[in-house]
Amino acid sequence: MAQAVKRSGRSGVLELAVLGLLHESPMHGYELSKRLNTMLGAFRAFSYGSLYPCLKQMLALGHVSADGESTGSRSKIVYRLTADGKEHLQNLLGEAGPSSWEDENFGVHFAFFSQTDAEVRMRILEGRRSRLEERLDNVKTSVARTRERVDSYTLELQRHGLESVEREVRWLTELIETERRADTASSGTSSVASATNV
Amino acid sequence: MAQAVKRSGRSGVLELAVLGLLHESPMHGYELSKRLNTMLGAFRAFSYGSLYPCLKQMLALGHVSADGESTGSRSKIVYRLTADGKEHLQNLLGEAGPSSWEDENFGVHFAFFSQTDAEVRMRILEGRRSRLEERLDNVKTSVARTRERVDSYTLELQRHGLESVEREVRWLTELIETERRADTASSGTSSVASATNV
DNA sequence: GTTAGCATGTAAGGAGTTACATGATTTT
DNA sequence: AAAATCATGTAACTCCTTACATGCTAAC
Repeated sequence: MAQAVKRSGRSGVLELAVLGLLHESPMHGYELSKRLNTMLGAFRAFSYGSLYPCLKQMLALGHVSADGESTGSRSKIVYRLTADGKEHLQNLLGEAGPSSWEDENFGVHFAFFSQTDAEVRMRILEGRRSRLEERLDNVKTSVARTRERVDSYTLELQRHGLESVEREVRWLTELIETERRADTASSGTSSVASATNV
Repeated sequence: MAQAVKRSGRSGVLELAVLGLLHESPMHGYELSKRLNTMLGAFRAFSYGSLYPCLKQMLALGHVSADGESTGSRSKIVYRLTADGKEHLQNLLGEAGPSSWEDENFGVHFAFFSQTDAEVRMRILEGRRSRLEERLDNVKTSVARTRERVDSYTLELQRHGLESVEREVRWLTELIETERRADTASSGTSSVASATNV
């Protein structure tokens, strides 16, 4: 049935992350990997086993170009965004659907918010918040419905889990308010909301 | 080289989760799924597409037995832990290696702490804490090393990420202290350590 | 001169999801 | 009698990891 487009290689968040980083400046794989893990450190980590094949695929697709930078005889491959790559990045940055606010993807999308349109930012932040609130609701409902007494560890896990999610919701709410204020203050500012220093 | 045991089917945390829940009482798949997602709600969710194949495999391995409960003509399959399954569960609960404190697995191990030996509990809690502290260290180091100024969103993401991890570390530290107190107070008490309210 | 870090890659596989497929039973 | 939810399952696929394989270069 599914006549889905046969996507030949990798995709997912890594692609966005790589394009986003390369948009800031050209880099080679190893450096990309480190910047990535610094940026997302607390949330995710990518291994070379996924990064290099991803670069390879993006090269094949023409989204990046590779220049062999020979300082001495050291084989470094510097990747650079092509025009096609920039276009593709814009498309990815413009996506504000469910996948952009799922656990695995949200962090990466957020990391490139300064390159993202204000409207899209807002939709992603709100999408993520509803997603989390929905989750809170589900868990609370089913916990309430559970007649059987659970042991203290399970309880403690649930408590900590709920608190973590509630904390993220508060964080998102603050961000959303900040965004709204910035939007009303300078009506029409579609670019980065100033405040490079927080 | 690796003459590793060729594990024929699924494994991972789901197996432990299923065995742990079935140890409390026999259940059918659908119910198992709901209990699972109530228990872990905030952390993880498993879909039927992984639960049912897992049950199938466990049946094949003889870790569970299946009784068709026919209330009316409704085809429910009630799964029950076998002696082998109980033994296997004990083995899994006894594992206190790195995999038990990784993000994806820790929650499940913790959820069954009331069925886990006090020593193992302690090793898992401490293992998880070191893991997180190591991560904090890595990120902080590489953030400090980063000369280039990052934009405010990236900064905010890092800040929130670090804070979340630090929060979990504090939580773990409290749990560890509670465990220690319980251990010294009633030497030999392998059961739950009260303190549901933090 | 050896350890640690820089640098690039590949093959095999693990763990789970998505979408599909089906039907019974309860609630509204 | 329609909609929700209970209930079970499979095939194809995705995305990423692990372990392997290799060699250079800087620091101690």
